[in-house]
Amino acid sequence: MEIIYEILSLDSEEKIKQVKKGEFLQRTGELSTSVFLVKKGLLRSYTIDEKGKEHIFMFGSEGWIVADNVLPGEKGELFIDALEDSVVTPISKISPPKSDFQKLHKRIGVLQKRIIMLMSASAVDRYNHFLETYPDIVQRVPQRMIASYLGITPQALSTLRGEIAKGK
Amino acid sequence: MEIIYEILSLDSEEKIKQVKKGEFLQRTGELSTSVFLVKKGLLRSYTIDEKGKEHIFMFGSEGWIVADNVLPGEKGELFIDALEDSVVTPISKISPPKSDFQKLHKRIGVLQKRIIMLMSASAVDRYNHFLETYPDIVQRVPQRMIASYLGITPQALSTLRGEIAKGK
DNA sequence: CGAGCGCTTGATTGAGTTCAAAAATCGTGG
DNA sequence: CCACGATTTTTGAACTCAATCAAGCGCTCG
Repeated sequence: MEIIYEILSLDSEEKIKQVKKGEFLQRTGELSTSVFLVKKGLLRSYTIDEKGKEHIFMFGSEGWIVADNVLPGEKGELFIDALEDSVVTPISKISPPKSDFQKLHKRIGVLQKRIIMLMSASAVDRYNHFLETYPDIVQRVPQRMIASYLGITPQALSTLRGEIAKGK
Repeated sequence: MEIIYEILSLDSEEKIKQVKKGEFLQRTGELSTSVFLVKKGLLRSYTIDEKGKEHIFMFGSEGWIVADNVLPGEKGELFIDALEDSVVTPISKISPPKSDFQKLHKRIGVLQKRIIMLMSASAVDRYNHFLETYPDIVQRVPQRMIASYLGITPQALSTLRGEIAKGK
């Protein structure tokens, strides 16, 4: 469950990592030097608090970036693992191509939206927003992970879904 | 309360904006092309939700960056105004110096920490964390703004402070 | 002095947690 | 393909934290 395969493609500088379901790209406390562009599959980044509870920070499927957003070379504060067999391209945090400036901005924008949602929206609103934002991801992860992403318990999500279904 | 003075310093490319207390650097819906490095004073960025409630996104004092983290040229989703008479340096989002890559990373890191706090910590913990992180800002803003930053009501913060004081 | 604003305090309400147990789903080995 | 155990989802009751509603206090400023 721990081995990560690394392959250097021949025709370009692009490195490819294959990550099997359940494997980790990073653990809390490990040195974080890369950001990962997801080519295929689905990954998540998350923390575990003092009580042992998981809090999913971000999901990342095709085209998304998954990263622990600490400074290059600092110890990471997130776990990153694969929810499906996946393929990612590691991008160095030290000297990324200038074209990645745009991507960095985009990432910040996503975080900003997430904070605004957490602060100003109810669990129901956050769930509906999640459905709109990640229509493809909903079917691919268990409810309890969506709950963790929304910042509520699986029980609360279940109840909430029941009420939304009834309300229609 | 609305006029923003703009001065071009002679010896360098560095632009300086003076912002009087209460003046806005940006309003929701306006085009957002700059990020602001705070030279002096104190500013805040915030949203207003459907119910008219303010949610402070970030404070920024000397050395910090205050920004609406949308893509260059997009419409902003935050208000930014000055809580004290301030001086800022606008940094273009389009072609920032490469040295700012580091700052961008730092900004993302701050956002990540904020999300983790919002998701995993109680109001008391968030308040204590705020005190540690911004010891200088606490004395400079009214309680109700700290409450807004923490994501709770001023009443809840008052109660919480009373209990912390008693508990010592 | 009075009006307005901000902070505090208390009572009530409500959204979400925790605890517990039943029902549904998934995965694996036979 | 079926059966079994394990995990996930659902449902319900009791509880908790923070929101809301409301009133009172202390300040400042006109």
